[in-house]
Amino acid sequence: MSRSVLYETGRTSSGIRRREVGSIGPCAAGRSAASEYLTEIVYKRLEAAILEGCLTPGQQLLETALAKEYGVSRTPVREALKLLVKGGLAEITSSGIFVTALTVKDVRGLLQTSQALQGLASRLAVERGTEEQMVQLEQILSVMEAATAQGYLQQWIAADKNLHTHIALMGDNKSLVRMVRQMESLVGRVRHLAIHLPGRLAQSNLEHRRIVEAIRARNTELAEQTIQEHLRNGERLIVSILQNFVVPFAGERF
Amino acid sequence: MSRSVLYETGRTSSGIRRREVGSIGPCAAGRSAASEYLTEIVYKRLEAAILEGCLTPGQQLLETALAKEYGVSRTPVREALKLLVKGGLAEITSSGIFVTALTVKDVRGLLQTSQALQGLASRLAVERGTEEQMVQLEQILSVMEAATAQGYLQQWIAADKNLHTHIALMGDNKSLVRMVRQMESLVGRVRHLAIHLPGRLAQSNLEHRRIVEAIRARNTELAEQTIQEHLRNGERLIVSILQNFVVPFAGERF
DNA sequence: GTATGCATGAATGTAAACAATATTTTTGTT
DNA sequence: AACAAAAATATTGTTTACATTCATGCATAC
Repeated sequence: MSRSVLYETGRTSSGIRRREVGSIGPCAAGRSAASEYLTEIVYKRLEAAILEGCLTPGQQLLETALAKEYGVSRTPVREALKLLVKGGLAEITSSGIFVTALTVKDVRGLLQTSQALQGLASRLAVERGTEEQMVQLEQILSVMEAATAQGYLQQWIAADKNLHTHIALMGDNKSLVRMVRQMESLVGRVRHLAIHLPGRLAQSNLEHRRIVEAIRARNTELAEQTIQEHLRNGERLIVSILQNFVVPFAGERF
Repeated sequence: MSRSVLYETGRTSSGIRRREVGSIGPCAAGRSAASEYLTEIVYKRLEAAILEGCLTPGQQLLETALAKEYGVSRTPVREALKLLVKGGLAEITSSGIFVTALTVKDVRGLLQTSQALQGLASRLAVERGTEEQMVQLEQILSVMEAATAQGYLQQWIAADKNLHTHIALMGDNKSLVRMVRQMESLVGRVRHLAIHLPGRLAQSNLEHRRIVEAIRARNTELAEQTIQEHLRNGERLIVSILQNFVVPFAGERF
């Protein structure tokens, strides 16, 4: 693979394009630009592929194959894989790295852990959230409701994730935000399951509205109670889907 | 650096020794042996250095320097650093990777998050812990008490960490165990602070014993209440130490 | 026919080389 | 002496090369 001159045309045939070299404005210098490093790009693509089920649970992740597929060398793939393992989306065994397989029990555990963290987050959000953050919370909710009306499922999912992360951010607790983010990434693998049920989106919006209002009213008990109930509802639905409709995504081992 | 033949004498002068090549027993084959990879070794050494304060908060972590110090190439160091960042022990900025600096507020948040997770863990441990695990829990407690009597602080700390992780394990929830482990690693940076206070070790043992007995008695409320109280006590002490004795470890920014 | 041994290939860990940027030092000019 | 330009250095991202281990297949021996 001959190296293309000065990165001008990106990396390689069908490979990941790195940075726009054309932009010769201020701050054309690259390193601290917009985190366009191959490792991160590959990581995000792999994460998305796992969340969307393109990479099926239990599937082996081979450095060489992925490097070829993404048109990069093994190194960024390798680093991305290790990060996936550290984050729990992949598992490392004696015979390689594999997409973490989720049993129904695991999913239940995932959602339960998430509940504990979100409970704390909602309490702290009530105590510490600024008025500005309250407004932003409202805005996120509006986005979700608009997305519902227009049937933008992907947007709704993103906003949902955003809402829960924002509540954690309001709590002003770095480690909590870190943990919530990591959990959101893991929960992302099953979050989409429930939203196709008729009426679930509307119901979910209703619950979200109650949560937001409890937080805005700075009612600690109500906020925690509401969010817990919301998450338990989601858990119940997702678990029942996993148990009834076998093989929600291919390759699963239950 | 000329590569030594067959890894016979380890890597390089003063470098990290990789595997004993002498062991030609069964399973002398290496890859899946005991995870003696340089990346992991470097990671563990860096983690330990951060927890012990040898690498001070805010200090920059330079690939080249660390590679030289450990006598390995940049590759394993690089991977280890990315894992530290992912785990929260280091932070990446535009100008490099640095040991995460902890403010008193951060520490409070850390311990608060830990409390939420441990609370869930204790509940689940009561519900799901096997008798065998209960016995193991007792054993860990015995180790701690013995360590206290003999003044083995390092051993006590390890057992303390072990105890809390074991409670999570009893809960039979993979993601919770993952999160607790990660938090224990972060909390490890300040856990040692309180134990030098006169009487704190004995008090802590007492509280641990109460926790263990509540779990053994399968008393959910008592278990959760006791562990929360234990963690709040620790938090209170650690925070007061950080606030009173300024600069508990050098380089800190409060 | 089964089993042992060796060769081949694939996958991965590690190191070194290469490329590019950020920073510092030096140098030159005013 | 002070500032600007340029060179040198340092740091990091990425690729490539090499070493080792593990799996597979084939050949040979019993």
